[in-house]
Amino acid sequence: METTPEPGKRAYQSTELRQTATVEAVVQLCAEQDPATLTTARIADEVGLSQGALFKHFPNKSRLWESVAGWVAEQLTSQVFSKAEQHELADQALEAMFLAHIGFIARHPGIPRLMLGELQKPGNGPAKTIIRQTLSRYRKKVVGLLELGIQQRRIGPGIDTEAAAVLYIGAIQGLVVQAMVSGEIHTIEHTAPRIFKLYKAGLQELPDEPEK
Amino acid sequence: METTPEPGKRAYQSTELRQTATVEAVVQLCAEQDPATLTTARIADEVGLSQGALFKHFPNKSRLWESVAGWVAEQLTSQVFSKAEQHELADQALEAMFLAHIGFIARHPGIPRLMLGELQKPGNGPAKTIIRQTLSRYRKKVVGLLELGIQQRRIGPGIDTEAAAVLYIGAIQGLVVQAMVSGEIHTIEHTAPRIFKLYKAGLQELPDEPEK
DNA sequence: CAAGATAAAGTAATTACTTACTTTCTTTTG
DNA sequence: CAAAAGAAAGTAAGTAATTACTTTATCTTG
Repeated sequence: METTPEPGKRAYQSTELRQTATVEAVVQLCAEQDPATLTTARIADEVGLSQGALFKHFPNKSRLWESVAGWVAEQLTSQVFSKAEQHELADQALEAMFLAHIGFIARHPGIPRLMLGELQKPGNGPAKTIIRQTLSRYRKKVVGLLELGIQQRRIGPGIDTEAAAVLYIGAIQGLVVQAMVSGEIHTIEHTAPRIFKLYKAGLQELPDEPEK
Repeated sequence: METTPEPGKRAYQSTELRQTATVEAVVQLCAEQDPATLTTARIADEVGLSQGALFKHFPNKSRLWESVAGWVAEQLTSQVFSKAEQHELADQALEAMFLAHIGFIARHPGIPRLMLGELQKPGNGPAKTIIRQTLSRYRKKVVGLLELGIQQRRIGPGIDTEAAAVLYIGAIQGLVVQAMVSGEIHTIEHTAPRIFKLYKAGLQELPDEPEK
């Protein structure tokens, strides 16, 4: 598992390396533990460091969380947005984004816990602000693609784009909640295309109210 | 607000009353505070009790959370399911459920924090089990209504009911996440009908893949 | 060898829960 | 039916465990 160092020989590393290693360790740990219960001791142990040494690389726990939030925002947006740009048609771009997002979560099961955990905190901590901005930016990207899709005649012209963006994020959340309930994270990659198909059907705009 | 008792005369109450008062206080507090950071001292203070007195009514904190989870499950299912039974047509029942659920959350903004907080914990604590069972039961109810809707010809016959149930719960989650991001809880009651309209459109089943 | 990385031990604050005792309510009984 | 006895509800202070963060001294390495 770990590169066992010669007994007595410690592997000193630069703060920069330790910082990224620590952030990734936190993301890793969130896959198996509630972020709220993550202690500096547990994190240090995962990195292979004494608890005190952690504070040579981060001034305090809050800043560590800030770095983690930044890492998540960076990874998520870069990985998801890049997939969107590989498609001309807006609806296909949306589908690619959707599946990339779900894949990202499947690869890092701690991410939803992390993001939801931050959002749950009231107030406006720095970490929460980063997550909020990321989600806000994400939402705007989706709205933009939806409007493009309408121009391209791939999406019904009367579609409520704001609502559709909320439902898009909700579709992801629904899969996440289902995974939390069932406890099996990897089912979501299988279910995701079915969910998106249904979501997309709602964007097509039909006959109007069948009742009344 | 409170019936101020004669000074010096304390209002001793039965454990039963204290228990329900405490549970409701916790739900109330979750509207403004992360459940993970709720201390017994803060709870006792809200009830108007010394911290130690709390343990005359609950053997430990874990059992208190169990009671809270039970209260939430009870209230949510009774309020939401009862609305469903007032409608003959399955799609109208689903809409009524949806709006009732959002209304319930708007009246008790702490509920999502509570439920998500529990689901976030790994393992199978008693409180988490209650929430899980509640969501599972909820999901089955939705699937049942969807199948009924197909029989009634209100919903497309080829609809993936399992996926549609996940998306239904996701639609609620999407609204919750939006509220967490914006910080304004009461917008969800306004947005909810727009989201459901979009969701319902996806259940109508159309021409098949427009591309390929 | 100097700058910086690390461990190990320590500290103050917080938290769930306990204990010792007091006050109120309920029940039994002379 | 009052008074005493007992049970239940309350407080206030204490305790052990945990936690984020500090300090001191030692070890690595460019």
